[in-house]
Amino acid sequence: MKRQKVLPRSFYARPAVKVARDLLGKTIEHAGRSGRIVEVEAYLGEGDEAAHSARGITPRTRVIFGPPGHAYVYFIYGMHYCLNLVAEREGKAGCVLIRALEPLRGTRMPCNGPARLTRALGITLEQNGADLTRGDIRVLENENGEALLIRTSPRIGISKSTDLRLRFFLAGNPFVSR
DNA sequence: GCTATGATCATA
DNA sequence: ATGATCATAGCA
Repeated sequence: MKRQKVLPRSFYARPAVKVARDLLGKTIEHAGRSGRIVEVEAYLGEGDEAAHSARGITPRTRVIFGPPGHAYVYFIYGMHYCLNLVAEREGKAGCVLIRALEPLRGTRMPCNGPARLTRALGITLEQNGADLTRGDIRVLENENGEALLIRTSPRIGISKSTDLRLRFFLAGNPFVSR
């Protein structure tokens, strides 16, 4: 089996929407567990009221404005962790929420939902700010160059900027959430 | 300091 | 439709 390459920082140093679409089909792994990305959402800087970064740099959003290729993990509803991958150049906000994985190795826990996949992969606030090119979370290139059929929709669970179609998922994939 | 809220999920 | 449960942010 051919060894998959870790995505370079240049992959992330692009507009969040492009990074989001291109992340579909990639493999993410942590703590010996891995899954294939089948559903993501892009969160932008300016003009995206639904994004945590909408009101500028705070202690929590600091990493979103930092260099690309790092993990932004946040804690929500008193019990859930969600994983984002930081995009855009340093100083500009933009990230991609990982919403669903197709489990590959190390877990049979459900990965269809942003909080479910962090639980399945063992990701917590401890991984916030982790470097995706060096640290214990790794994102790997596709093994083959298969064409992916990508579907688009509004994002889930937000109340602002609902007109933006920034959710991307693999058409017909059974591991997409909902 | 205090309070409101939430990029969710399980249960009913 | 509702409850769980607490970090974060905004305000006093």
